[in-house]
Amino acid sequence: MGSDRHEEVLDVLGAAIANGELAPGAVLRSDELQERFGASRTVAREVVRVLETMGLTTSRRRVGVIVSDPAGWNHYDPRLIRWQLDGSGRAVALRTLTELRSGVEPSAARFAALRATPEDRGRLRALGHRLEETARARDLTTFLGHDIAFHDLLLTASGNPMFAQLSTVVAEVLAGRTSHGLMPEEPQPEAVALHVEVAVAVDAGDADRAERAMRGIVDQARDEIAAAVSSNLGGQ
Amino acid sequence: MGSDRHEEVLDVLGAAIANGELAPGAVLRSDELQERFGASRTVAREVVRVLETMGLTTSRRRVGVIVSDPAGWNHYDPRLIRWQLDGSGRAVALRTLTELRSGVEPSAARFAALRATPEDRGRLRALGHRLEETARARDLTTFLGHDIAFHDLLLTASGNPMFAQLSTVVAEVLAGRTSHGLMPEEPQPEAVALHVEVAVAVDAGDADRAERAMRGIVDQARDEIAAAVSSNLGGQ
DNA sequence: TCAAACCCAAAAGTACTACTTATTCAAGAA
DNA sequence: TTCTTGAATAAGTAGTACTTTTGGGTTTGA
Repeated sequence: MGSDRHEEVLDVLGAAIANGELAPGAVLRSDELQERFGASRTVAREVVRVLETMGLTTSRRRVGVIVSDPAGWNHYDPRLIRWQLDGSGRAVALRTLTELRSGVEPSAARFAALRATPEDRGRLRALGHRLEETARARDLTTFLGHDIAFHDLLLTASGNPMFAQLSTVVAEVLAGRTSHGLMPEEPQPEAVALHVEVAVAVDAGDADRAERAMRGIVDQARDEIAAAVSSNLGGQ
Repeated sequence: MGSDRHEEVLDVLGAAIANGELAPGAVLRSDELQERFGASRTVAREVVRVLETMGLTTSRRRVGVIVSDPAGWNHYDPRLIRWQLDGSGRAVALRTLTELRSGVEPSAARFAALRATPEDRGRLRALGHRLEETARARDLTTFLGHDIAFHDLLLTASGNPMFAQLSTVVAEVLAGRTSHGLMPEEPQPEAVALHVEVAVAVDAGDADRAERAMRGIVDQARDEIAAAVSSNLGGQ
């Protein structure tokens, strides 16, 4: 997509809104934006259009571009998620996403057990095995890689596009919690065992067991992050 | 937002893509769009920009606007959801959304139990009561209204914006399954009782119980729609 | 003959100007 | 005071001109 003024301006402005630097109710004028970013009217207009479709702003004639209340934002937009994750609200965003994970992934495991292709079932078991190995070897970085691949595959294999779309989010959360150290990460034996359990259950087509095992994983993660957030208020 | 050429063109084009009338890989040219919709360059360009941010298309110089693979779409965009719900893929979309519900709502109930304001707890119990009454009176339409309000309130009270955003989706599913008759809807006594159970548990701050009760509700809904879809393939 | 460099045309991207429409705010009349 | 009217304003729409990228065909050289 090359050197894109559009993307550039969108990133700056979107991030400013996503992180509350431009509070809800704040009013911008498109010509003011042109000047501020040295962009043409075309670019400014299209950026505003995009922000509008993301629910971040509304435009009203004779008034200007108004920053919307967070309640109206499209919180699943990958861009918005990234802005929040890269900004001051990182800790809160991670908690929000982790909570979503805790709801979605057990269901995804269930449907994966019911609908995964034979290849996916095999791959999942293989990844489970890899996780065991790398955990034993205390190789944290490759463990993380396999962990991400595991959850990604599972969400995709669920056959539900709305689950599948969350794979990038889950990857972000998994990577974020280790890199950011928000959650002291040392592959815990029980967690690894549960991953294997999920893989085996999915392979066997045992939906209930897959769901239950996955719930074990995400509940643990959920409780850990809750503890981390409450002890380390606000994060950052 | 008034009479909006933009919105108009976006709706037609977006719906066409969402329902597969324009298959992935199909190439459009922006000047061709201008002509086809009798819109100005400005409008055509901004529509394409929006479709691009929704992940429905990508634009490449010297090639044109390419319809993306569904895997890259932002499936949580309210617009896309509506297009799918209003189009030929309605049955599939309802199933997809119901599955999402089945994952999210139990978690939402849990967090509502932990974080709801006193007012919300009270309101939830009141709605539970109303559900009992209208179910007894076999007043299906007001029952549906209260049902929607119940789930909406619960998702909002969870304090997680990503859960809260799904309230419109849930409303759509609840309304859709009765209106569309995809799921023979007669308020079932167990379901009503479970709603009350959720309300009581949330009120009492009993997260586990709230989650469990809500799981009972959505699992039932999930199984029913699965049965309906498998017996009535494709829906339509 | 084949491949790598090169050039051209096509289509999106960017910029700018002119005009239209809706809406707020205020002045003035009932 | 309240309603009507009108002017000012800012977004919406339209259209033209120019820039940049890039896919594909063509030439050139080994």
